[in-house]
Amino acid sequence: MSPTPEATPARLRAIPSRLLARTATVAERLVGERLAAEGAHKWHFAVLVALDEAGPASQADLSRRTGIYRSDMVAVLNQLSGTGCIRRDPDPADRRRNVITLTPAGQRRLDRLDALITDAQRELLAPLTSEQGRQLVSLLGILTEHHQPKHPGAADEE
Amino acid sequence: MSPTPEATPARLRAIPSRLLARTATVAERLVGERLAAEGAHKWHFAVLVALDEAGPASQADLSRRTGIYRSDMVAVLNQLSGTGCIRRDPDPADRRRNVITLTPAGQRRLDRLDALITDAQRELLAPLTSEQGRQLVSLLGILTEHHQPKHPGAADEE
DNA sequence: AGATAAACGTTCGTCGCACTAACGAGGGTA
DNA sequence: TACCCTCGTTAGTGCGACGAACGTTTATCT
Repeated sequence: MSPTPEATPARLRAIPSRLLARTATVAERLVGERLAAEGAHKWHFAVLVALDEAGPASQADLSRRTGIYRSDMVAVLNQLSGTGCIRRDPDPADRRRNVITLTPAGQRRLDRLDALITDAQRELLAPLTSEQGRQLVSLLGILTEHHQPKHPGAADEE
Repeated sequence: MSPTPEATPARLRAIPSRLLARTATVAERLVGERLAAEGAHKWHFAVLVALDEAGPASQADLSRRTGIYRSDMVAVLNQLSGTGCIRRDPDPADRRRNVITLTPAGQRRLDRLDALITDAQRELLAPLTSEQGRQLVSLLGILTEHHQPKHPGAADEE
């Protein structure tokens, strides 16, 4: 008869890790679609923001600031440099490093991507009040700050 | 000098989709590690819960209830059946279907996995008060409910 | 000084999850 | 009958997170 609407079990619906996984998937799709429509990528935005906020940096710096792996950073910078958004010069003070610098074109690109991402966040948080949205960001901020990748040698009580 | 602790830019730290992605990654690692230590998997638990809560079901039912794709469901059920946690019998009423039934061994397995997962959630939400934990679950619940995979033919306003 | 360890940029590869495509077998309905 | 949908199954794609290793350069230790 009523074929049971096949609802997700309550016990599953209440599991934080599960909710996080599903919500994160939705969020990545919302952001990814918008950025892909302009040939852009999550990671491009992160790098541009890091450069805009803290000035020129080495690739390793950018990697640590954005959380993008060094290995993946290479391709990102290749693309950003290919479109003239950044310059990549060898560091005269340390010849292992490259100095990555934001160009005016990169600044404009950043503004554009920022608009897209902001719009995606709006759609993501649409069912929440702005107060709830702030709460969510605050709670997630606490979690990410607490569960940071631990450096070897860092104090690790417990 | 102070080489700048290489903090993540504030503009990045406030982006919901980014926070979700990072937190979800941490959460999946916490859960995954514990389950892997017992040769188990996220999906095993979800299936067992669905069977325990709503009784025997077809594979397609389980797929819809748990959000696991039919394609991935096959392997999961193979493993669960291999360890005697479920039985998989052809449905006499509809010979396309298999009827999946939870066995007593599956019930015990469920209890064990439930303990592991509960423990992982505790560690995940450790930095939050229990009230904050409930808030987080509630907010994520709203989001996942709102952004459901849309069925073809379903009303899709805006 | 020389030896050793570390950090940098880079290439390549792995693992897991979400997801699609296609197919044969069966079932519902005109 | 013909048509279309569902079911279980196999295979494969795309992407994000992550690790290994290498040559080069710099920092550290004795």
